Order: sequence, then C-alpha cells, then structure tokens
Amino acid sequence: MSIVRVRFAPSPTGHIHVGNVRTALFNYLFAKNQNGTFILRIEDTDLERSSIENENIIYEDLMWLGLEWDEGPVVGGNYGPYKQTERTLIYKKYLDKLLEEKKAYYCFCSKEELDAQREKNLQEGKNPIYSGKCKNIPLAEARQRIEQGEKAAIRFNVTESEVKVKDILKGEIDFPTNMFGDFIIVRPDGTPVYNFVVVVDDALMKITHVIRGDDHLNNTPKQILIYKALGFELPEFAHIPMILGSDHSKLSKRHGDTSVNQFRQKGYLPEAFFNYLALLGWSHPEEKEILSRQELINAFSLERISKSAAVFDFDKLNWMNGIYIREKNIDELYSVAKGFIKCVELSKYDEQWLKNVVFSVREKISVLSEIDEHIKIFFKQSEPDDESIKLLNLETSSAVLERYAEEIKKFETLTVDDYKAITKIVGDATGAKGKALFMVLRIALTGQRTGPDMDKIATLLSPKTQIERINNVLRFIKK
RNA sequence: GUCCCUAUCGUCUAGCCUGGCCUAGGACACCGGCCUUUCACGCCGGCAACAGGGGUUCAAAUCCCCUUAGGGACGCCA
Repeated sequence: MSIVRVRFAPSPTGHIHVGNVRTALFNYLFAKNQNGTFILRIEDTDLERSSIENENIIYEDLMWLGLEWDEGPVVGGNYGPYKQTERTLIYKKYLDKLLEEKKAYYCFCSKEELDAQREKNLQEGKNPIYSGKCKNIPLAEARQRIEQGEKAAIRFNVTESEVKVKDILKGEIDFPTNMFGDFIIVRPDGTPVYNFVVVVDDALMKITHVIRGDDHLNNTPKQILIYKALGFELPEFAHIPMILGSDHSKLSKRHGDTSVNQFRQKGYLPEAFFNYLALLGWSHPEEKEILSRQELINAFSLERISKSAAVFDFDKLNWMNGIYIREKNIDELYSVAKGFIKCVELSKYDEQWLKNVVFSVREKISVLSEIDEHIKIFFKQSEPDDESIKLLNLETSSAVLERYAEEIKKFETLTVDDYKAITKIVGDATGAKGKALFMVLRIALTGQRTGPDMDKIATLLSPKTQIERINNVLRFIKK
C-alpha cells in the first residue's frame, strides 16, 4: 500500500479563483481522508505573469480556508524545491534524455511561420498541428546551430496514434494524437512548458493521484506520452467538473465574486465557505449538508464527486454562511465581526455593550459585511420613510410614544422584563396593539421598520437616548 | 471546424455501477401558514425535474444506440 500523495499546483498569476480553490479543497480532503500528504507546488514557469506578491496571496488564501499543506514552499519537504523556476536543472536532465533518445527534437520554426501554418490548416478544415518540418534535423546539427545563436524550441516526438487515459471519474477515454501533433515542451528562451514540467514534477514528487479540473483532461494524453517516454510510473487521474456561473458559462468576474479573497472581504466565514465548496460537486453519503471540516474529511471520497459541472449558487452560500454566523457565541461572533464595523469607532464604546449590539443582529445577516447597516441604529436614529410616517401618524401613535417615554424615565437601564411590563402598560393605556404599538415604537426608536428584536433595542439603548429619539419623532409628528 | 466530457426540480444534488422498494427523496430560492401582541430567526406545508427518440427487458431515471443541448480543449497559458 503506497501512501497517498496529492498536490495543488496553482500558478501565481493572481488571486485564487473559486474553481481552483475547490480543486485544492478536494485534494486536501482526499489526502486527509487517506492519511496522505497534501503538497503545494507553485507553477511559475510563465515568467510574464507570475510574481512573488501573487505567491503570498495564494498562501494567505489557502491559510484562510485552513488548507494547510504538508509539503511545499514555506514548510519545505523532501521532494523540493517546490517552485518550478527553482527546478530548471532537474528539467534539463530529463530534456537531454529525451533529446538523446530522439523522443524530442529541436524546432527552429518561427512563431510567424507557425501562426501562418495554423491559420492555413484551420482554413482548410484540418487540425492545426505541427508539420514536422524540423523533426529530422540531426541533434548534433541542431546543437551547433543553437551554439551559433539560433533560437529553437523543443518538441515532443509523438509516435503513437492513440493514447488511453484512465480516469477515476470518467472511466477510460481514447484520445487520437493527431489532435495535437508534436507539441512544444520547451520555449525558444529555454523555459519548459507546463505539460512537460507537470509530468517531471508529479513523477519526482511521487504524486499518486492527480486531482484537477477537467479542463485538463485534454492535456492528459500529452502528459501520459511524456510519462512513458521518461519511464515514469503513471499516477491515477481524477478530473473534476468545472464550476459555472448562473448563465452556465465558465464562472468569471461578470457573475460576481470569483476569487477567494473577495469572499473573505465580504465576510464569509472560512468554515462556511469550506463547507459550501465541498458540496459543490460532491455529496455526503447521507446527504447531510452542514458539515464540519472533520466530518467532511471523514466522509470524503472521490467516487462521490459528480461528473457534471456545477453552477455556483450565491444564494445557497449565503444561507449556509448565515447558519454558521448564528452558530457562533457572542464572543466568537464579535471577534470575527468587529473588523467589519466601519460606521463607528469601536474604542469609543464599551466592549461588552458592542458585543451585545453585534449579537443582537446576528439573525439579520448572512455575510459579516452587512453588519454595519444593521447596527447603525444603535448609534444614530435614521429618517423614517413614507410607510413609517404613515404608522407614526396613526391616531394612537403619539399617545403610545409619550406614555412609553414617561414609563422609562425612571430607569437607568431596562431589563427585558421591564420592557415587557412597560409595553403592556402602554398597550393597555392607549389601546394600541400589534403594529400600532410595536412598529410605532420601533420606528420611533430606530427610524426603521426592520431590525433586531424590540426587547434588544430597548435594553441596549439607554432610556435617556430612547427618550431623546422619541422626542425628536414627537416634534416631527406635531409639525 | 475537429476532439473530449456531461445531461434528474430555476440552482446544488440523492437515486444510476448492482434495473422492480421511484406515484423520483433532500437542500437553496420562491410562495403560503404557524410562532412571536412588530421585522427577522425557527417550525410546518406548497410549487417544481428523469432533454428527445429508438431499442433490450415481464419491468428502465437506472443498461445500449442515435439525436439534441450545454461545457471544455484545440497556445512558445497553466
């Protein structure tokens, strides 16, 4: 029994996309479920788009979600280095081997030439594949030309006509190789391309299962060819379906937030995001939905990953995030929420009071960033809208407000019981009930028709403040 | 255009491999009701799907074929 080793191999070209992070998540869950090793590798061979800043962003995003890697940059490991730009010598060794064995060859064709050829093929309805022009240039001659300053790419010499891919999710698939022809494995500037390095790295890092998005399915035959040419043992492949936007096209910016840090900034809880993502394309054997990290790890299996693409459902994510928010106790909630409070300066207020305020609106929000608009009523009375004004103009309204103000005057603070007793008295005295009583009080005290429970508002706001607000409203009504 | 993948409620999905228990189950959203003498939360209920056509079979959402639709790939990106 070989120990499971899987990897997540992002290229540091920007923020991690939800599709990619879900791939990372599945790799992580599989590794942990199997007691295996989860490896992070940075695929930075595209020098133009890769950067150190982006690497750090990747680390941060993964850490936020708790996808800690057992081997990789920062933490190290026995199969490093874990950044491809630091592995060039390794690649060179295998490249030379291929070249010597005529399994690859130098290609001197210019980009313009190839583009033209591709154009022509396409127009003639043929597959845009390489003609094989440089295939027979002897290696010695090619090396000489390069020595003299010529630039050459290296192409893989495809000799088989068909490649079989065995995939855990999709089964056995046959690919005709005339789809791609002799593909490039090294650019003229000497940097090896993805399809080559991924094979060398996965093989050398002893990756047992390659779990990745199914947009890579078409690359797999090329990679298998390289595995074989180099004499490496094949890993198992599992190509997981894509994540789509609401219009069923590949999820992109126009569908809303798509990068991990955007979700983080909006106030999604990592455990909720983790849970939601796990259920996007995978299902629990008992169809449970709210699952902790450990439950997810315990229940995970590649077999239960669905084969079809999934639409990212923001509504369901919101619902789930709301559940996680409501599960937090008052201290936990405050510690995750305080960073999202922008409407006031926290240091000016008593912390326990702030905690109570935040806790009082927890049913109202599905993401933490919504907290501001819900707690602002505790700091400032807002202007009533037309509908509210109608309610304030009810016959009983001013009597309700006057009586309520009168009753709370003698209190330093109100308890829930005080509040209940007082509203009972006010109701009895004025004949107002239901909306005429509670909605009117709510509007007078906050300016709004929705908000936290009335008893929360009444106990959290000092009677002095409440009276001030009521007087403001009373003056407004009498005008 | 060529190749590859996929196809159950609007969405995420269970069921499919190992046909009968499926008058197709759950969740989100939506709509009703209840609970709070208010808004939510919560609870209860409702709406809503096997893409189409052929087979195979006593029996098909489940197995086979075709069509259609969607997605992906066809890079000196990963």
